[in-house]
Amino acid sequence: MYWIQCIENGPCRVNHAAGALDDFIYSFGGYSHKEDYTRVTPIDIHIFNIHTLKWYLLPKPQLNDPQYNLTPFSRYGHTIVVYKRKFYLWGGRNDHPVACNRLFCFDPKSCQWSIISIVGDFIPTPRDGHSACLINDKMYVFGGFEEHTQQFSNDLFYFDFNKSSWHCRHSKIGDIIPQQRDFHSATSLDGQMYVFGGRFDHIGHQQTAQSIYDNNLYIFNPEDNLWSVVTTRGEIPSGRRSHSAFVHDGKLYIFGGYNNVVGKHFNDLYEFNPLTLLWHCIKVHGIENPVPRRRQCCLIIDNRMYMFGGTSPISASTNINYTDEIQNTDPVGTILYDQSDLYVLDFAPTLRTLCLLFLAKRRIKMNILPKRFHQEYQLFAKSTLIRQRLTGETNEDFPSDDQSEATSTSNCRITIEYDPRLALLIEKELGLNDPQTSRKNAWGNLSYAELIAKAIENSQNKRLTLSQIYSWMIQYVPYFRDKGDRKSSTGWKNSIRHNLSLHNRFVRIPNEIAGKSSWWTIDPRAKQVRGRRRVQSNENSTKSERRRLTKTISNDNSNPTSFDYLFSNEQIPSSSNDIYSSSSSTTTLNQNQNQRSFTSVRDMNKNLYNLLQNNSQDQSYTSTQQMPNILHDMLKSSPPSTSNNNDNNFNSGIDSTYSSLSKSPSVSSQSPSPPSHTDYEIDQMISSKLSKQLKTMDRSSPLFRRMVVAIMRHQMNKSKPNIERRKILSTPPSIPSPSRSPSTSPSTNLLFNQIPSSSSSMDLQIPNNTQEPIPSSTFDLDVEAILDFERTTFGDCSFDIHDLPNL
DNA sequence: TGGTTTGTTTTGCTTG
DNA sequence: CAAGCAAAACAAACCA
Repeated sequence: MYWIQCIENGPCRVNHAAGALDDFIYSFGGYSHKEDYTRVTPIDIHIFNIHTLKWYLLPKPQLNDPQYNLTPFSRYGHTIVVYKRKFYLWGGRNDHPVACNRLFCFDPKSCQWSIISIVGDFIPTPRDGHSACLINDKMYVFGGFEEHTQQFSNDLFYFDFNKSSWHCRHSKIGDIIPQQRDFHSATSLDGQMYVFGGRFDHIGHQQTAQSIYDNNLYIFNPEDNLWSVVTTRGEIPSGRRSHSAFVHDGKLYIFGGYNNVVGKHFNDLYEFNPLTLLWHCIKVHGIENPVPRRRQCCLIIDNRMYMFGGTSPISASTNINYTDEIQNTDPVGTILYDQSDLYVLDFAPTLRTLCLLFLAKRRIKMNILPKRFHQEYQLFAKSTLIRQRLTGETNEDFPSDDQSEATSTSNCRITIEYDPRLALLIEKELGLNDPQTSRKNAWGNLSYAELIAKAIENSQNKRLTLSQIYSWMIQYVPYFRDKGDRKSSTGWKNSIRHNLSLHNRFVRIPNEIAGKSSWWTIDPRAKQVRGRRRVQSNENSTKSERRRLTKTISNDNSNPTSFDYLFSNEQIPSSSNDIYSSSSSTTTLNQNQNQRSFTSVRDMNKNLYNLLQNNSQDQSYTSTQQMPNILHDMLKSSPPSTSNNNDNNFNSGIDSTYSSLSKSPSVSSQSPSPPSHTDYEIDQMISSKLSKQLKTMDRSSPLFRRMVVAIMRHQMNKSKPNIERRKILSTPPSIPSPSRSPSTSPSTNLLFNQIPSSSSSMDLQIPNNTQEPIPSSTFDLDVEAILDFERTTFGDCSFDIHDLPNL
């Protein structure tokens, strides 16, 4: 389990409530010490896009808006339950109108609030600090602090969504009802409600200064309407309140919280297995742990948990200058500061994620990666580095782009000036919410002309000046966001101007103010900017899909080797069963992705199968026997240890692997001759060895780390000359490619030489049996060039990973 | 006056 | 072959 990302400068929220839907996190309300809670204002909704890692603040309805009276007032200590793609908010309080017991519904599709009309007379009394969870069309509400009696509660209610009515659970004789409490957690797991923690008083329902915390785990089973206490074993977490609880893969987790008897905030993570009844304290790897805190929110989306907000004691992080933030003081006297960060916890990091994490932690420049990897890496590295910057580490490799963040919209900072709904829409149209599908352009699936049209159409007067169009691009298209400076903007700005001039749909109207630049408008009579000519990645036309996939493969600098699998977002199989089920387990991927994943998984399976059957394919590699042997030795080398010898062996293993290849007569860049090994074959060899090991390996073991480095290194070498390769591909082999592009540096061209290839085409078939032959081109690795490149890029002492904790 | 911005046009290249 | 990206040449207007 890894903390993989930390995104700063999100909404500063404490005691808020949130829900996850699709690829977004919706955060409702909460407080921050900087804000005034005595006035009645509509509740705020912050939306986080898990792909772009950006927060948005939805505009609040104005007083004259009919929505105004349907929107809950801003509050804290409330709960959110997601039911049938809508959010249901109940309870919570504010300083002035105090607690509330209306049930509100927020529809994310229309961004509209409504108030649920209740059938029947019974409605639970207003409260905050309660819990709510969804079990079978019913929202169960337990405990909390009752407003009108000023007492803790242990009432259990449920709201039946089908009947739209509230019901009270009546106690039975011999009930083991948990004591009255607030700020506990209640989590739905296997149709039952698991209640943990919270604060109660030694008197019971009354609130005195003597809080009591227990660490019992209570279960309520709606089937037989019974409470029970679980006898748990293992590393049982200490009692706490205002923690977060969530479920992943059939297990219950709790994170953080606070115990004021011992005066401690937590940042630990516990796992409870309902089958074994064991608690287990999880050691999380990756970036630095979040600081201890309480009243945060934790949400699960797929294999990741998103934790954000909350409040922390000032002592938790002494390095940071929080003078601005210190305003909030606990009754006990602890000085608190409110958090605006968001952490991502990956339950099952893919090799790709681990590679990214490794690179980011080392702050290695990765502009050698193909464009789409590079963008992903940039985003990843940025979020990983922020925490390092805060803790005082310097970062020379990643030049600070603070200036651009300050002047334009930063990656994480919320900008109120622009329309977040439009931003979401544009990002959706660009296809950014689905990072796995290939994009038409670096910025997404819209052309320049389409983007310009969108900019103009969405402007107030349907007209914009050139500089306004530039600004619009920077604001709404994430790709251009950090390309606003003079140097990096020349290209795309030139293209914007080119498009404006070229298409007669764009009409220039002189500005009424002399001296100002013209208005650009859209001529409605002119032909629409045509839709995309290239097949969109989501289209399911089989023929065009095949064509696209074929192209992607031949273009995307590789054959579908197992390394694609390793660098894809598939989970690393942890057992042979997993391998066969992993392709179907990724439910959120679209069909296209599944197909692609399947291709890779199938490759992996084939390798594993061969290895496990001892039906080694190494036979075909007899001409370079050194290589499998070296790899074998390398992988056999015992893990450990603090000595660097193993590392050296490891590195030299890889190096000599390449060196041994370099002895092949085929590597001369001057006169390419048929090579003894193709890139594809090398992949096959290495990956088959690695995959076998990876299958059984502890991800935290040093050897595993080394393998990550090996794969990463290989991947980098493999993927470097993406663009150049494309150019070579399109050029007839016999004709030397005349390129006027100055960016085609000869040194990168050296890395790959085209060879006539029919050798490895048998593995390139795509499932669902395509009829069209897939053009197969493989490339021979110029090993000397790679080694040289590696030396100049990383220096001689590259990849000493022992100084890296936790990876 | 010299640098910058805006606007037009042409060319090369890739892709469907 | 057309659409579209990237790059570039060039000119007029603008601006410090």
